[in-house]
Amino acid sequence: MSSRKIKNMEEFAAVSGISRPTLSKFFNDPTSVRSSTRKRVEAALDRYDYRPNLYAMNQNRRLTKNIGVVVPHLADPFFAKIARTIEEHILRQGFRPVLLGSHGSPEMELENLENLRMLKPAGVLLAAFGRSSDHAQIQTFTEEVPTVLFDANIEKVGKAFIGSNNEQSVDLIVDYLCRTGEPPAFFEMKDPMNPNAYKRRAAYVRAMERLGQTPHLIQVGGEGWEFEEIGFREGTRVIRDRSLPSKTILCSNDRLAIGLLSAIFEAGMSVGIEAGHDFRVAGHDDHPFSRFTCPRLTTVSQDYEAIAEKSAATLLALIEESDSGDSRTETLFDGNLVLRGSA
Amino acid sequence: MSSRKIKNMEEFAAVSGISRPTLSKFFNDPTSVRSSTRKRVEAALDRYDYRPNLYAMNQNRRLTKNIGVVVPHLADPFFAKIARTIEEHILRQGFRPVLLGSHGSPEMELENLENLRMLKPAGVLLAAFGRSSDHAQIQTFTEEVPTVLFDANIEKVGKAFIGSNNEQSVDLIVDYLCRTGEPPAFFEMKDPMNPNAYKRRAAYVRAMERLGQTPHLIQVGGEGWEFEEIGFREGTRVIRDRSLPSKTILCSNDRLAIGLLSAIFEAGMSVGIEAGHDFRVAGHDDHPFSRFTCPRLTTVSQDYEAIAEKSAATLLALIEESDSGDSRTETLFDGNLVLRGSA
DNA sequence: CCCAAAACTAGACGCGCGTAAAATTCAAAT
DNA sequence: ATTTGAATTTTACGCGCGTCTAGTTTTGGG
Repeated sequence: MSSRKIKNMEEFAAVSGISRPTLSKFFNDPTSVRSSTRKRVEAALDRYDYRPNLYAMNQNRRLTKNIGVVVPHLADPFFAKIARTIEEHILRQGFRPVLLGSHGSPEMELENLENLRMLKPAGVLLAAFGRSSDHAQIQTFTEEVPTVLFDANIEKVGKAFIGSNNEQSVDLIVDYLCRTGEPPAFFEMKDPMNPNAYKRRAAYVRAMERLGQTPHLIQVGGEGWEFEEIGFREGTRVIRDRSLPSKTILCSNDRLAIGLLSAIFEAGMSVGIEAGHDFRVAGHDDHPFSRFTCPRLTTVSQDYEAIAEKSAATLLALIEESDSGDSRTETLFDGNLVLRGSA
Repeated sequence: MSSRKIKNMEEFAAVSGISRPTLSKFFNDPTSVRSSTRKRVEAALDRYDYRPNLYAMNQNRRLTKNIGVVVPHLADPFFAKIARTIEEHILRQGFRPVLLGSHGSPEMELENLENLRMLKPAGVLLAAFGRSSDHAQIQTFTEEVPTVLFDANIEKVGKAFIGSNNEQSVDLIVDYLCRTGEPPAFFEMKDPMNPNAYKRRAAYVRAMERLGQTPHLIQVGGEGWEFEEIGFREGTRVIRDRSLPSKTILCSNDRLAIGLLSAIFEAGMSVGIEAGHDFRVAGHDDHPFSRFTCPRLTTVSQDYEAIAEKSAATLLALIEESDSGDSRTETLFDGNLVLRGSA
């Protein structure tokens, strides 16, 4: 295919018989040139091995085709998956996703944004930490580059937020658990980093009260993002202390539930919806691993596909319009009950 | 801190009283200038908000400070973790890691390498797919940019390979399993993508023969990277067919084991090292989730910390020397037995 | 066939920084 | 104080492409 290495656009213009400014237009947007010339360029591209220099391209452009995607923790399969889906949508629109994980550190989150600024991105999709994020700094950033928040909301920051409807999804699972057995206690971290955790706590309390039940919060200590470890350790503790107020446990997220399931198993007790088990355990998120726990975890799925798609679409629309209006939209997607063996 | 926005290096030279070429040297390597001038630059940097333009920087440099890190699957916590560790080492040396996941697709692996080429990276750390990778294309790539392979080896490709000693680690676990109960059968995929899988299979057979036992391979079908799903589905099948040749199952990797554990549980049978259980199950890798299975998974840990550190160090040394010699090193790190409840 | 609009070509300048060469200043050692 | 080699400044050019202007060609509609 490549009969010769082409050094730069000048050379490629020579061998392809197309002027350099037109080539420049073509590489920025193939549809911006006449279809006949587009075919000529593509034919030449087929015979010669040439790709425009990325750095030279972006140097003079006020805005690049880069789109930053920042998530709190790439090692969490949930974020890895949603980030992946977002990347696909971005690529499909001819943009260039730059994926950055903050590895559980709000400092690195800021650093990632700083590094992104150097890439002159057309926009950024940010799943922030929430509580521990540096709101002021992020605010400043979003004023300079179009930013769409997803998963974790920060009030009034960014041009839009796309997430899941915790109110609805928690309602769903609480309702189900109350209908099918003893009302659930809520297993969560005392000081969660994630704003969704607060929403879910509040939603749980409201749902229980709406159903005429008494809410029970099991708030365990622990820092960081090792949720399984926290669920296991604190789960072991509350089981040993026999301090569980109910035989039905709703966990604030699946990762805590995974740890808790392990703790219960290690304590020689059993989990399951059927009679004869010691506990019922439910989670939230439909984490990739929750299908393989023992027993398999009953949970509420987040519509991460819809969240990813809507996030990407919203940002791209924002970029197209270059609308600097102050309007800010919030979109929440409903969750779905995922019934498995654990509750 | 920043009393004024500085547009470019020229302006920063003016306000800092240091010539532009010297500043250029400083930003490329702060230690390359006299310590007195370094302090003056840093003082000015403290008063003015200036950062060199990334694109302009890299345009004229034959080599950048970019280092590509390519892994097969970011959604796999094992790769996410080792990639993270590598990133840290790279950053510590003043380089700029660019992390790319191939999402289980060898085509995307090549595409990632193509995109990396545009970044003119000083070097690349590649965890290849192995069997399904396009060896010829990767070979071509490694001839142009210094590349160190890790985790998955491809014969004679790249300047070095760093991985784990499957021969030793499989020996370790087979030995343990034979000492403590019925000799293990080996649960694996029929056509694995990963070269480590082949090494482990061979190591299992040799280890069993060395111990005077008959090796039994349970080779299940399945494509892709959804190992838990494959382990679950095929595990369910072999249990139903009662085709398991042993009550002790050694899985080729932890992710298969996680699926298998779930399958056994769903089949109403139990796993554990103590008497009275139906099976013993062991894995390989010490996957982050294997600590939270039910029961907790006995496995062999890969020394990913050592692998990550050695990989980064090897590549950086390669870059420093710019040694284009044909020598190729292979470094294997031993695994450690991780005894938990499952076997 | 004509003509206006659209698309293209040719030429030129600029982006911000790397880098080379020569002139100058500096730091440490004689 | 003098020497000497290293560090710095000055000057200048180049990297590859964006983008502007002016002039030319192509296109499609009447």
